[in-house]
Amino acid sequence: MVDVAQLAGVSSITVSRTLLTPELVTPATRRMVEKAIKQCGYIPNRVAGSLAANRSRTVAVIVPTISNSLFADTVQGITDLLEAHGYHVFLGTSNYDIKEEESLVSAFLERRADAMVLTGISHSPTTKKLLRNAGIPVVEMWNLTPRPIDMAIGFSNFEAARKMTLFLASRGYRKIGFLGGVTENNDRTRDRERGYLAALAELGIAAVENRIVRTPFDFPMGGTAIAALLSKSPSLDAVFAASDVLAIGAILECNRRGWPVPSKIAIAGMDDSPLGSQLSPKLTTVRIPRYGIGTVVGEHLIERLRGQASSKRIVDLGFEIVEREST
Amino acid sequence: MVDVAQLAGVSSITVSRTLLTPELVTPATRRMVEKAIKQCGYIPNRVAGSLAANRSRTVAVIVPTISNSLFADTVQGITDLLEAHGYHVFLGTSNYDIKEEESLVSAFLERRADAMVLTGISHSPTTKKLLRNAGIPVVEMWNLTPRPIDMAIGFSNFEAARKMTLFLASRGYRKIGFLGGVTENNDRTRDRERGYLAALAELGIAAVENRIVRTPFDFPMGGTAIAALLSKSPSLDAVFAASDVLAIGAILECNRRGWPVPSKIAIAGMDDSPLGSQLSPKLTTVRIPRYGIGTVVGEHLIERLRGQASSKRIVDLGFEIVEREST
DNA sequence: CTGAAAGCGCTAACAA
DNA sequence: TTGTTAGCGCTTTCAG
Repeated sequence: MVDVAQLAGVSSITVSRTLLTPELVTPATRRMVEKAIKQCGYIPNRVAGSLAANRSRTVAVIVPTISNSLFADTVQGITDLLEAHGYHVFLGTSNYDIKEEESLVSAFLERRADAMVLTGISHSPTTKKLLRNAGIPVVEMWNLTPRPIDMAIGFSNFEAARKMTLFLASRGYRKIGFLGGVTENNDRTRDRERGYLAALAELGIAAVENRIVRTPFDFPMGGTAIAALLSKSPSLDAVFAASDVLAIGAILECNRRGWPVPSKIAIAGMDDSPLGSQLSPKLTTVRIPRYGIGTVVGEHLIERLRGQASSKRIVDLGFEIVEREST
Repeated sequence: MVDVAQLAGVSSITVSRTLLTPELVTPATRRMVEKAIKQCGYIPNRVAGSLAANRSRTVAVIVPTISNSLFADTVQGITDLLEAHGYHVFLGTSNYDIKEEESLVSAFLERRADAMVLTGISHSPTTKKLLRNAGIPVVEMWNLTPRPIDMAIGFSNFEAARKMTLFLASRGYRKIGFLGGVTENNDRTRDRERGYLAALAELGIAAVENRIVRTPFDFPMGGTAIAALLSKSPSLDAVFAASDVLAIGAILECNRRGWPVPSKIAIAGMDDSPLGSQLSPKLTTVRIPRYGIGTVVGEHLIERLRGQASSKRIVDLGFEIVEREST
């Protein structure tokens, strides 16, 4: 920067200003500086800048995994928005492990991320403490809670599952099975199961443990699980899968076995995977703003990082039941 | 750090050493320092460390998009490997635009990433120049080239497409259509199309323009495209799709229309999407080490960042034809 | 094995 | 509008 300044015949702070706040520099000087920058092939050192300004223009995003189009879409939304504002994203994957999440949080705090985005609302006590003390904006996304660390942006997984179960009942289904996920340390999956159970209770239908199967989210498991469910409970008339991955795997398995969907068994999913509308039969599901969660998270973060008090601590982006052919 | 040092009764450099090179500190002093760190709730400032050491322990990864399980799996592989070695990942998405890629490269160079990972081998001249001058390890992944900027790690998209086309011919198909992607600034897609054409030439089959359709990669486009292809060229006996997304969309469309696959039309894909093995009929495809590309990229980077001269500049991870039911 | 001194390359705060 | 001064919080280098 000193070299550039000398070449342009100004002081180094003027170089700094033409880079950060060009509107504070006379157009003429600005042009000289810009010319000098090009001539030197000068690449500013933002780590020095971050140290001096105590601001890294960096946001850390921690998701359980990126090999899952749900979170991938959201991460895309966050990066699209933040990059447009000069921020860059540190990506970390916790592998659904709150201890891994905790060590990522530490690492990103050490790197002085200006803000942090976590997935879900269950975190280790240390994670919460670190984040509350950090004094930076924190977003918990993909679920809601009345007491976020700082902000919560997403939708109610509980309500979404509850509404879908009620929707199935409204279509006449009574023996409704549940294809759930692994609930340990996964509040989204846990709340979806709770929503299903709450709906059954409202409907006066007794919950039956052998109408429930829990399994990791992947296509083959959807197939295995529906076969298991129907062999345990042959009289089931519908199955609500807590994720489209499972629902699609289940439909494909039914197709292979020649079980007609929905006449033998109705199947509904959740997340609105792009594939669901292409299948035969087309999948009934819950639409969720996967990409939109990312952009809204980004917007709120930018607002907060600009020093504006955020309008809301809890942002409910909602969901929508999409009825198609599989129910 | 000074506070921690005072509390432990040592100088601050000793605190630094117990953090970075604990083996150079007597166990007794080390324990005192560690106790003091806990007591203070001290969070080291790695941006100061990066500035002083001229090393950020940060790697930038630029992919066209993360909303695509191919690159998402690779990014997962890279982060898994790098996080295990104390490195963290800056993620950028270029949206298949070499100008966006260029500005991300600049930005990450300003942030002093210790290494850079790009997708593919076509980049702007400025991108190449910046990277060559940067003096950091650079990986171009997902394709091969005899003249990488620094390292190329992936497989030959050309050979993969060529071999699949030859494979289809070996199964007796002669009128082979091609469902390709958008080739502009996308060397992977372009090389897949070149591989298809090269195979036809070897087979002595004339390439026919109306046996080719190019379209963005998504499920619905696969369906649209196969319908278009078969209406333009009703006598086609096979279609090679340059990506499983397209192939799956095509199979689902055939299923909807009641066109039997492969007896009316054979369909082969590429990338080995997890869904391909669940469909009816199961998809013939080219298996590619999506996650493995990421871990190998990570391994080579770590090696280089440790100062070892990397064993190889070009790493061919290969591919494998997987014959299933759709051909 | 531990410490003192110097400085990494910027920007904040204040002054002109 | 531009410049001066003083650090930001570490690690390097060299010394003991």
